[in-house]
Amino acid sequence: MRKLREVKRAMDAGLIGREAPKCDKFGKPKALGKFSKAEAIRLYAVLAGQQRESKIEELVTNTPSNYVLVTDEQSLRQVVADALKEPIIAVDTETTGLDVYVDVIVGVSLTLPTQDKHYYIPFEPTQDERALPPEMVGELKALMESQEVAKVLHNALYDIAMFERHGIKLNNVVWDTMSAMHVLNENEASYALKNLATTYLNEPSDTFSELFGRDAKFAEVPLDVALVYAAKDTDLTWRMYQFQLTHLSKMPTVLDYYRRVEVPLMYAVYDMERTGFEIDVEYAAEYGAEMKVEIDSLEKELTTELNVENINSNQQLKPALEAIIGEKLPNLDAKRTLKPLKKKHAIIAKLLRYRELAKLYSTYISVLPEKIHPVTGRLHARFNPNGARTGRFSSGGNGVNLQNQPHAARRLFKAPDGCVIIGGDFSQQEVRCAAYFTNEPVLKIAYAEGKDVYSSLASEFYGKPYEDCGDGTPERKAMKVVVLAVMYGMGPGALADMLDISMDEAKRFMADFFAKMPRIQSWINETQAFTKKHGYVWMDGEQRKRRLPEAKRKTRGYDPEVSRALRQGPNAQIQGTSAIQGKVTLINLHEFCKRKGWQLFCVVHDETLVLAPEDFTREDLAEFERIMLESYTFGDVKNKTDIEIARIWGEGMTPSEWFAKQKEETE
DNA sequence: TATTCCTGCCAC
DNA sequence: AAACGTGGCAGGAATA
Repeated sequence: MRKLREVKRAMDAGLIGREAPKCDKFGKPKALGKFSKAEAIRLYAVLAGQQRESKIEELVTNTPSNYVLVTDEQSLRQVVADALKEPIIAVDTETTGLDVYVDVIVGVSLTLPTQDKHYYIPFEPTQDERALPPEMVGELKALMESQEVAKVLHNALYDIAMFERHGIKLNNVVWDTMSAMHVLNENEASYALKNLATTYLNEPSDTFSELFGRDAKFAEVPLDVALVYAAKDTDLTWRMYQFQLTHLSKMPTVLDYYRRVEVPLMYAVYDMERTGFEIDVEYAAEYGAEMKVEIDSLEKELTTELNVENINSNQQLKPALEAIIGEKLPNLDAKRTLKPLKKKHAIIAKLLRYRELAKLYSTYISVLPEKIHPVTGRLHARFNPNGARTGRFSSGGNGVNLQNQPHAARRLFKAPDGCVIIGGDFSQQEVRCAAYFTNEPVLKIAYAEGKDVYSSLASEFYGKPYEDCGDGTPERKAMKVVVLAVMYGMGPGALADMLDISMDEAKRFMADFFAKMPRIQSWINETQAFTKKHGYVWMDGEQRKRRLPEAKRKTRGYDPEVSRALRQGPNAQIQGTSAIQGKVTLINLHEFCKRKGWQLFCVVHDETLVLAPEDFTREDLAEFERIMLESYTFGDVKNKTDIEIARIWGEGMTPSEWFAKQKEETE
C-alpha cells in the first residue's frame, strides 16, 4: 500500500507517467490497457531509481562542512590524536560484507563531539585511489583499545567483530544505540539507525539498501557519496545517544539497568557467539541417512494411500484424510486434532510419524552440518539479547536457532576434545519468580522446604505419590506446562484439551488451583489493573518496562487485543524479570570464564552452558554453582540450579556421577 | 524468481 | 465466545 500510494502521489504530481504502450507485431503501439497493480509496482521501481539518483546527488551537494574525508596518513594520525583527547566518541565501520569471519573493513567513521567533526576514513579494498592501504587500519588500534576514550555505536556487536578481523579489540563501548532503543521502546517497528533517526531525530534518512539498492557494495560507492553516508552514520549515532540519554535519564532505574546489564552483556554475547559449536558430522550423516530412508518410504506409502500429489500440502491432505476416516477435521494440528485419532486410524499414526521425522530432518538434522562455518569449522549461533519484547534472548537470524533444538538434535553438538560442556539450569525459574511477586505462602513454604512445586501439584492432580512425580516424569512435565499456562491466563477449553479432561473438570482444576494459592489470583488481578491503568508493567525493581498500550483501550464488550494485553502483563513481568536474572548471571559467568580460561557456550532462557577443560575441579564447579545461585535472587526466595556435565549436549551426568567416574578411571 | 502470508511445530 | 506467554523456521500457497 505504501508503494502504491507513493506511485499515485508521484503520478498526481506529474513526476512519473504510465509505461510506454507495448507494440504489436507490426511495430504499431497498442492501446494502453487498464492501469494494473503490476504496472504500479513496476513504476515504483522506476520511481525509486529516479529518487535514488536525485537523493544521492542532493546528499552530496549538501554535505555538511564538518564531514571530513581522511585520505592521507598524516591526517589519519592527526584525527586519532584528536580523538584520543575526547572523553567519548561515536564509531562505525563500513565493510565488504556481513560475514564477521570473512569480510573486512573498507572504512571507519568517527564522530568527535567536542570538535563537532565527523570523519570518514576509507581503506582498501575501497575502489578509489585515495583509499588508504588496509594495514593502516592499525593506526586506529590505540584509539579503539583505549580504556580512556569511551565509545558509542549502533549495533556494536558487529563492529567489535569487524575490528577483531584486523587484530583490534574495540574496548570501552559504553552505549549501543540499538540495544538502548530496545530498552527505551521494545515495540519499535525497526531498530535500523536510519529509521530511528527518521522517527526520533526529525532527520529523514534512507537505509543503505534504500539508497544504493539491495546488492550494492560499500567498497564500490564513490568516495564523495561514501563520505556523506558514512559520516552521517556516526553523526546520527551520536545524536541518537544524546536523545536516548535524555529520555532514559527520566527513568534512572532503567538507565542504571541499561549500563549495568545490557552494556557488559554485549561482550559476553560476543564471546559466546564466537565460541561456536563442534558438530558431530559423521553422526549427523549416519542418523540423517537412516531417517531419510524411513521418511521416503513413509512418504511414498502415504502418497499412494491418500492419493495426493504432495502430503506436505495441507490443502490436499485435509480432504483426502477426511474422506478416508469419514469425518470432518477442524485442522491438521498434530497435538490437538490428529493425536486423539491415532489409535483409531493407522493412516493417522503413519502420518504423525512422518511429520515428526520430516520436521526433525528438514529443520535440524540435515541443516546443522551445512551451517558449519568454512573458516572456523564451527557452527556459530546468533544470540539477540533483546529479541523478545519481554527482554528475553532470541536466537537464529542468519545463524542457527540454538533455543529450540530438540533433544534428538542436541546430540549433534559436542564438546571439543579435552573439553566438557557444563550446564547450569535454573530450577523452576518462573514459578520462583512468581513466588517472589505474589508472596503466595504455599509457594514460599514449598521453596523454603526444598519442595518441587510442579511435582506437588502433579502428585495431587494424578493422585500419585510425590516421589512418582519427580524430575523427568511425564506427570511433572505436563503439570509444568499447565501451571505456567494457567498462571498466564489459559482458558478452561484449552486446559481441558491439554490435560484430556472435560470442560467442567478443567474449570474445577483452575478454581482449585487459585483457591489453593489465592495470592496468585490477587497478584494477577492487581497486575492486570496496573496494566490497564498505566498501559505497561515494570520488571523487578523498575529495571525495565513492557509497554502494552492496548490494555488502556476503553471497550464495550469483548476486545481480543485488550484481553491479550491483559494476559501479557503478568506474563511479561515474570518472564522479563527471569530474563534479567539470566542476563546478570550470564555476565558473572562471563567474568568467571575469562578468569578460568573457560568459554561461554550457549544460553537457553533459564539455562547456561559453558565449555571447560575436562580436568576441572570440584572447587571450580562450586564456584560455577555459586554464581548461578547468587548472581540475582528473587527477594527471599532461594534459587535452585541443576548442573549437568556432558561431552554431548543433552547427554549429561550430575556432578557426583562425574566425579565418581573420574575417580573410577584414575583407579 | 522474489517476497509475503499461513499452518504447523521445535524450544523455554 | 474469544481466552497461556516469548521466540525462529520449514514448506506450501498466493501474489506480483
